[in-house]
Amino acid sequence: MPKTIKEISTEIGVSITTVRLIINGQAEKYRISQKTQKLVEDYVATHGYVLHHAARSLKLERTDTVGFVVPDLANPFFARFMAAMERHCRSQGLVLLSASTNDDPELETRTIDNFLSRGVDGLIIAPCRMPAHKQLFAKKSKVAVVLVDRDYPQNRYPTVSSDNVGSSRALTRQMIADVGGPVDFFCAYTTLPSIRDRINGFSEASLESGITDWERYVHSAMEDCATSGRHLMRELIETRGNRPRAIMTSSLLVLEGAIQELKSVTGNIPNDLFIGTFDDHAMLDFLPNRIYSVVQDEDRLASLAFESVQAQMKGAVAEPLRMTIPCQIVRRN
Amino acid sequence: MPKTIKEISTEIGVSITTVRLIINGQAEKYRISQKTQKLVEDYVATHGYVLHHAARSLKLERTDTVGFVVPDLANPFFARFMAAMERHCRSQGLVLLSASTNDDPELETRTIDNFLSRGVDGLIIAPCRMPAHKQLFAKKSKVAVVLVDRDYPQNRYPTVSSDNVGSSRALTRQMIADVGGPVDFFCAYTTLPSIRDRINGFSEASLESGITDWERYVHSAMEDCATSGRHLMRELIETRGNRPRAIMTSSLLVLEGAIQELKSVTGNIPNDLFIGTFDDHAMLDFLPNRIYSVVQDEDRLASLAFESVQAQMKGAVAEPLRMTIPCQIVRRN
DNA sequence: TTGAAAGCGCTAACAT
DNA sequence: ATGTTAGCGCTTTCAA
Repeated sequence: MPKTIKEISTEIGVSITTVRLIINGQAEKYRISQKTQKLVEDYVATHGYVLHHAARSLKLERTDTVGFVVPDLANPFFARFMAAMERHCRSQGLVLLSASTNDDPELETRTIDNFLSRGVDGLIIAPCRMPAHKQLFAKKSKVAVVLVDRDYPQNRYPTVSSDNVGSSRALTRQMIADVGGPVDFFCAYTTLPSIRDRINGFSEASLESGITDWERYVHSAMEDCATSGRHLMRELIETRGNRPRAIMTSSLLVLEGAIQELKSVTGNIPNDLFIGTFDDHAMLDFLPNRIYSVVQDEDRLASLAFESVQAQMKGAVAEPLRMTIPCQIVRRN
Repeated sequence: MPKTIKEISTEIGVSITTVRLIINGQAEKYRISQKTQKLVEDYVATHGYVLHHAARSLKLERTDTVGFVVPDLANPFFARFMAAMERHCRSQGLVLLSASTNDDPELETRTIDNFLSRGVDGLIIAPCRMPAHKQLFAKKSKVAVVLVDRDYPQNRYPTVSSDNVGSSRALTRQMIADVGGPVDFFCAYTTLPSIRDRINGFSEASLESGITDWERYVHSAMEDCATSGRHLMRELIETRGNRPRAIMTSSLLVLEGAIQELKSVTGNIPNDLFIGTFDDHAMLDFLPNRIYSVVQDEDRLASLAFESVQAQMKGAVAEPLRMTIPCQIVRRN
């Protein structure tokens, strides 16, 4: 059972202020006598003391917490992002509250409200739709807000995301060069800003190579899952009558599905299939194919996002700044 | 700027209690007149109201938060576990605070202290060593504690973990049956209870088949990473002079490393290599090999862990109960 | 039906 | 160098 400052002060016959000053390490600053210092320190050493954060928060109107709101915490990208954020928070004495929204705008709103009610000082959000500013401005005077991963056009918050257009352009170029012709792009969840950007990059690189009918090579599905990948591959094979020479996928999940379908149709994974995919995983090594993968830099994304919230928490005004982080393209085989 | 109950009460000329009762939905119960109800409701509808959690916590000595402390939040197993925990918490109006300990006992202690100081009602911990009971008992009268994934012998907390012995035994049996002989087991981080259990299962199944020198087939490393897998594979090949016919790995990371090494030594991944591994991933489909993988049931692990903290939060005494969740073994090719 | 008051543990401003 | 006090927003108890 932790003692309170007041209890300590009465039990050793010293004022509350004195105890507090010593516990908070401001003894020198206020020239507390060595005697009193020792008294308090010894008491704490034997009986212990734990700061009561709720009480402090009530007084300070500050909780030293940051909320992290993303569609799915189990998604490897967000999980890595979150782990990096947590490191930053920890180094500054902040703790991270996290929640999944399951890509449900309703739930997202409730989650943000809940975090606001808990007085988070900062909020990192990967929003599942164009963010509602009213919600944030209305409720609390000053919460630091940063948007990540999903850069909805015209949103008014600082936003940190990967360079989806650029990396998609580079990836597409590479593949077209290797294949010597157009590449099929399987992409899911086309309403997402990141996916739209990737399609833009794809079209730019395709046009560069004189592929004016690039739209014919974009195959899109509504959900980012392996099933989407399977469906897209099946449809493509049925329409064309043969398997593609080169595919590019907007996520590893889609790639998994596409490969599974190919394996079940043709009996094996043709090792002359050229592959390109967003996101990377060590197990891509398991394929003998030529394969390019786009590596997002979660550490850097998290660093920038954290810097921005921290600056806002220290009083800086939040500019609707776009921060775009380059991606690395890894080649295998 | 959110109004407080007090502000609302003075602004519409009603007492604090009345406002609170209405806001908390207890109007009927205390027969607040329709008139007053409407008054307050209208006010809230236009001006809004957000509960101040810190204030409530201070009074109630309860924060409606649960701490989640694991070695690495980015680890897919813990990430899935966490996502499941968060769902449970959300459904009960609790929020999850999460932190990585990086397998550092020092940091683990600090993290737990921090969470305790923030008054978490519950604590889910995947401890990186035999848990220190003093810490928890001393600091706060009643925190609900549940240990997960790592079942240190003689710990006194309720513990939820996968059936590592059983699944390892089953996996080893299967492989021995398929291969018709002993299997090499690459395992990292042998000080971990889960790994020790897996080795136990391995030895049991080996002995069943008359492999009395099973220890010769256990190759262990200190760290759970791809590098460990590479080293173990290299050593094995150098010692034996040829590659193993069948390997079993204690994690996907180790498997990745082992395969990478094989690929770089022999030039390709021999497709007659029998593989068994703990943990599962869709990309295992990319290998043409016969491969067994052990699927841990994060949802069920999280459910049981959550039930236990919740019961404790409601006053139940924490029995040092062991809960062991069976794993599924998936076969490919 | 509604109101008043005390107090949770902390901090900051103001005394000494 | 140390003490006193008010108050953060909420809940609970008691009163009217």
